[in-house]
Amino acid sequence: MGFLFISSLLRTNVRFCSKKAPTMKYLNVAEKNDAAKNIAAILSKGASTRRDSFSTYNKIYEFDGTVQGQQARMVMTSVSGHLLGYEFAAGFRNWRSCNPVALFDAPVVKMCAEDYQKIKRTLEHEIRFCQGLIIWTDCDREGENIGYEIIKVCTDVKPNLRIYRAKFSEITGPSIFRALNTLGQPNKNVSDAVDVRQELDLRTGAAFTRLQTLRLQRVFPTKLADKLISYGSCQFPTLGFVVERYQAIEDFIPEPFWKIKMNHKVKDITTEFSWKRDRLFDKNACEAILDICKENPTATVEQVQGKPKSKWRPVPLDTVEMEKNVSKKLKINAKETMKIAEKLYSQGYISYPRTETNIFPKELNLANLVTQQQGDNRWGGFAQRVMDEGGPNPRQGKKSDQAHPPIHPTKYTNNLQGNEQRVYEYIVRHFLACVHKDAQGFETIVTADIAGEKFIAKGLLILEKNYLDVYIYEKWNAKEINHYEQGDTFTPTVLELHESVTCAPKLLTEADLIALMEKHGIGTDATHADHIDTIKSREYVGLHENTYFVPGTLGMGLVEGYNNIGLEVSLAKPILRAEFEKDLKLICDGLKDPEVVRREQIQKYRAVFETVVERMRQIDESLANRLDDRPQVVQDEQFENATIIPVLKCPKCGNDMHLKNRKNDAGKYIGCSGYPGCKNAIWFSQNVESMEVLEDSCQNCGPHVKKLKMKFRQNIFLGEPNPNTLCIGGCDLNVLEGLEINPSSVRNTGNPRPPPPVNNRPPPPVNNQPPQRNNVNHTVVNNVNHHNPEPRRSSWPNTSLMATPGPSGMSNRSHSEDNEIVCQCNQEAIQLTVRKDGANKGRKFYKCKNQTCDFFLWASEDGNATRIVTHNDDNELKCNCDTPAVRRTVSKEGPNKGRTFYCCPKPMGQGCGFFQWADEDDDRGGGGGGDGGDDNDDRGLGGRNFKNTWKGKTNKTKNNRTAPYNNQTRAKRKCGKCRQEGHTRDKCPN
DNA sequence: GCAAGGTC
Repeated sequence: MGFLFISSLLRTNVRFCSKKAPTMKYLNVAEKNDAAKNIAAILSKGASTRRDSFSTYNKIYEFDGTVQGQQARMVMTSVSGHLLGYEFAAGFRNWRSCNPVALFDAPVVKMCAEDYQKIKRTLEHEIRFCQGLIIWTDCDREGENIGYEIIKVCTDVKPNLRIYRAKFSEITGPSIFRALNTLGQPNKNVSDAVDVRQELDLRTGAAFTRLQTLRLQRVFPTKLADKLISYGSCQFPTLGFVVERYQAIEDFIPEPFWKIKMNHKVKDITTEFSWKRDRLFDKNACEAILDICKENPTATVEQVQGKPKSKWRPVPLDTVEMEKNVSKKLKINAKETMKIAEKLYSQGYISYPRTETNIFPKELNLANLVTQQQGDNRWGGFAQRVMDEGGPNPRQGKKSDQAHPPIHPTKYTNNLQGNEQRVYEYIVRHFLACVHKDAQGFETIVTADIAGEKFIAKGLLILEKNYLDVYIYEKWNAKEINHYEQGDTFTPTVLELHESVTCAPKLLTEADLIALMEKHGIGTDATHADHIDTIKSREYVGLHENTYFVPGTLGMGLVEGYNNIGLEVSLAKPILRAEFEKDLKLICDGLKDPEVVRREQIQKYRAVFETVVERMRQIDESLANRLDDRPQVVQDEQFENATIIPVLKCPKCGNDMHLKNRKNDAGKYIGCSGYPGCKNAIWFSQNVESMEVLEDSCQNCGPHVKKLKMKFRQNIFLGEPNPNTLCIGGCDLNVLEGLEINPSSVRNTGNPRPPPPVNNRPPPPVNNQPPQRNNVNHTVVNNVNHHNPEPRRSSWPNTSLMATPGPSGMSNRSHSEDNEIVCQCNQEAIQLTVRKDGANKGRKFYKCKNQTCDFFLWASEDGNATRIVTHNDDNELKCNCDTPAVRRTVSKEGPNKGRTFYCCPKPMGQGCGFFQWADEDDDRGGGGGGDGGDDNDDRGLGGRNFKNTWKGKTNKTKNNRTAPYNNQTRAKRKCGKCRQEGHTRDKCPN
């Protein structure tokens, strides 16, 4: 039997009061400005309505479109990369607040940094007017994670959203429309993998950095006192590569070798033959072979092979190739190159510079791009030639990041100077080269024999330089040799022994280093340059002749130290990171549980950390050796002991809230660990003498809410013992009232909800009584948004068998059965099934059987009712004890003063804790039927006003609510002091 | 004062 949940008939009525089918409105969010702009341009083409406006952050594009085969209003905006990031909880941020090893277990919180608050607010604002959300972030791992950040921010404001993921391989018309027509769901596995990576990087980075810095500064005060000695899972292996090469050179022992040199000169041309054996490391053997050759030094031409030879034009340019080539050919380092490329991109001269793609999408109009360059006096002629010789024909690579095209010029300019000009020129020349033709030549290979020994000479004739005419960074040298025919014989001009020695490998250039990073999966195309820059700025490495990387004494000492302390795998090697990367891949593929990987990896790194701490003296010694300094004997570092017991989960952001001391010993408060991103706090008056967080959880509020032992100077809970054992989680309104706690600080009051369920089961009933259900009081079984892919931690599921109270004996439907659905005409509703193709196909819903009202209700998965019907008679409202609720008025000064609410009539501690505002219905429980929103809202953004612009109707809520969670008809703010409108407490004239 | 990853 299905139960009916008391929810918002009033609102349902409002939503469906119009006969006209409501138009869905979707918020579309891309990863960056540019993507939003381009996607909007594609999707809005041909739209009858299009408006652009500015939010506090960036541009918002609005147009009409079609989603899931239905007409829809589209609002497009973007974030700017990650919106949220992990931080340690407040008590662990100070370097001396805890032993670094504690950072492996310290609570971490996901926060929105100050710089991104405006973007977050834009999303929070825009989503209020939408019923759906479409994620258009890049289709890679980070993009999926950023997508979930957007989902979190939006669903925190509006839990019941239709959520879709657009999957596109490039921002071109066909790909974008294909994405819109085949919307899918975001991939939680992929996002989880990124969460695990982020958390691990933070924990390991911070722990090792603090350990190294705090200790080594004291051990080597003269050399390292002011140095930041950082560790990072990418920067250390990068340093490791530099050290490894340096050590290979240091350890190199040259070895002599010998070869037979054979030349043949005719007139001015000398043909150099190379010995097929190349070289021998045995001088006697080499001499013996030479002696045999010299006994009869006539060379016979055995074979003359002639064949066409091409030199391939480059593949389209990706970031790593650009960094390597610009570093090698233009001597501009990767960091500088990326800085310049970003500037050129922001000025519109080149495409997005962070790309792993080296294949041009078919839809890109390359001919246009080539033609743009024709006026240049350096390469314009070549651009003309490309067009004259059949148009652009790009050589295609094999890589695609499924998000960005290869780097190419997007606009012609000859106004650039210095390195900007050089980088632009490189990008243009590379582009023109890769769309032209391979260079053509003719190679001749001559094989000669002297006494059974084979010698080979190669000649090259260049026929067409083609791309080489514009790509000045590569050379292809012709090699002239004499003319030979098979069977010819000749006497070599030179036939002698040539002695040489093997050479040590060269120090790494930046291009070599980037290639190694790419090979071992260290960093991404967008971060290689940063990691290299970091190890330079930490003075771990330096540059020799401005080209070759050499380790500094600090870098060398550190790596040697870590390599010497007997770790199974040194931190300076890429293996640890590579293993981690493998696990991340398994998470993405759904083959490994992210929580297991997280735990295992933390455990692994903690074990390494503990070994390092134990053997830190060996690292001191390695460093002493390289720094040429005497290590000071130091005492163990003293740390404070950060211990934080979470009191409850913050209803605003989902992070833990902890008990803290107010400044100047002025009592206690409970603050959110997400501070400063989240400023939710509960302040206690001076009447609170002491407070202790107990280990006991509140039975009503769930395991996340701990009870408090509070002692009052003057006991405010008369008849209760002092100290009191209380729960401030919201289950007992009298406690909140007595302590002057705003319910919204401790629970989500916009939609009075039960505590989160344990093990996916509904929470225990209040006072351990079974859920109350009278003959007509139906309990919601399900109003969860079926489109939401995952339950969200921070918003409690709407599935419950208790808590949200219902009225007894609803007179207007008292004739109905318990599980009967009644429409607004007070008739039994009929159940139908969605037949139309789309996300809701097959889903059951209820509507008015006579079609005389606009009643609409989704059925739950089991076909029973989902949500419906609310109170319309104050006197009939009962609390969870099945007792008529009492109506009270807020007397406390504050925004809710004068507001009435219903609560359980029983004394504090004995009642069920029932609470409901009298003027508020459920503002968040909307189902998939569509939220009409309020189009009359002038958002005040740059004069933006969509009043009656596209929907052609005005929906006002019937009840003129003043609740803070009512987005549509918010009451004017009043002064907290004098209660007058027009000013705030700070500026109160009274 | 820590990381690496997005992007501006």
